[in-house]
Amino acid sequence: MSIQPEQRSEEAASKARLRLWLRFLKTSRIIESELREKLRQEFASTLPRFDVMAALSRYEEGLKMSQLSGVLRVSNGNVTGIVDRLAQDGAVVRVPVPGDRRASMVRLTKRGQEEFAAQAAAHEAWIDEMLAGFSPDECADIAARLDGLVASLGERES
Amino acid sequence: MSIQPEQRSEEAASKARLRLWLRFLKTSRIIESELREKLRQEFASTLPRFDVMAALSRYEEGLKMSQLSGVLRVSNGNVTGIVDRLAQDGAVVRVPVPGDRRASMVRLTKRGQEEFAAQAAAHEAWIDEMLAGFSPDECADIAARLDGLVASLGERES
DNA sequence: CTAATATTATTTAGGCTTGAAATATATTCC
DNA sequence: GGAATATATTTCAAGCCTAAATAATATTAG
Repeated sequence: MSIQPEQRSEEAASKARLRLWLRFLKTSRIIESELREKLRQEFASTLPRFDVMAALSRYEEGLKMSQLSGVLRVSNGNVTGIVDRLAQDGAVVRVPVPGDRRASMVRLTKRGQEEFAAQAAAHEAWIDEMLAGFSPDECADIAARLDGLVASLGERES
Repeated sequence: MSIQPEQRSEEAASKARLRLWLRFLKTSRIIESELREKLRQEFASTLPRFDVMAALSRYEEGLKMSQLSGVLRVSNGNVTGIVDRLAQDGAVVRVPVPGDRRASMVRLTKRGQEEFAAQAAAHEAWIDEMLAGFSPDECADIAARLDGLVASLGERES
């Protein structure tokens, strides 16, 4: 019934990784819910809307729906709804793609750009305050390790 | 129009923290979506259901709805729906609390315990595989820093 | 050219999530 | 005791999210 030392350490490693993941998730939820609440209170907006606008803000010419869902790692149908609402509010427009009548480019309007600029500045300040306990070096260190993790997770897709 | 060195470094610190948060979020989404997919494919279940069962599994005597939503950091109304569905599937029961007819304890059934045990073992293995690039020491190190962050975020609520 | 296949986006059904309002029960203060 | 207040939970409307089905258009193979 006894186990070998190697099995024991494998088991400890597994538990340590699980513990890390649970802390990770907890941290992420706390920060996300704080951001959600501030976006709601100060801008009457939501995190998904902010995420879509942030993605679009990096592409002057806009993004196709499929590119948008790819960048954000959410489903196609999801993006449709969020973009619909942003378009209703005049923050984005769908521009036809010449030569492909299936697709359209989604682009921030001038108004959308302005709204996003204000939200992005506030967002950065909120994060800065919440992560104040981390020095820039510490941030860079952890970020680099997460990059490594993301890369290794990406490779596993085969 | 020029800025002082201190302002410049403040700005750099803010950007470093923002970068960390973005990596953090990306990592979290990748892992979560992988877990979601595996839970669906291998157990025909979902992450929210798993989370509720995980919380309940730590309390033999069960938890009140409000405790459950507190532990999981989600809204009250949310938990109602998830518990409703788990109860329909026979994984949990609502037990009246003697002396307080408003409240009830939610508790895993025997069947719920068995289901959860199988899912938890698989879950730990998935995490172990995804975080294989992190050594136990590295995990403990990062987990400790996240604990510090969570603590500092908790204090800010005043 | 035409048929088969692939791509792009939307729709649909079902579940998750929130904040606010509603309901029921407890507690506290006179 | 009875009124005001607080607590526990559910309900509701709106939006988020997914996977699967559908529709429209493009591309490729024969």
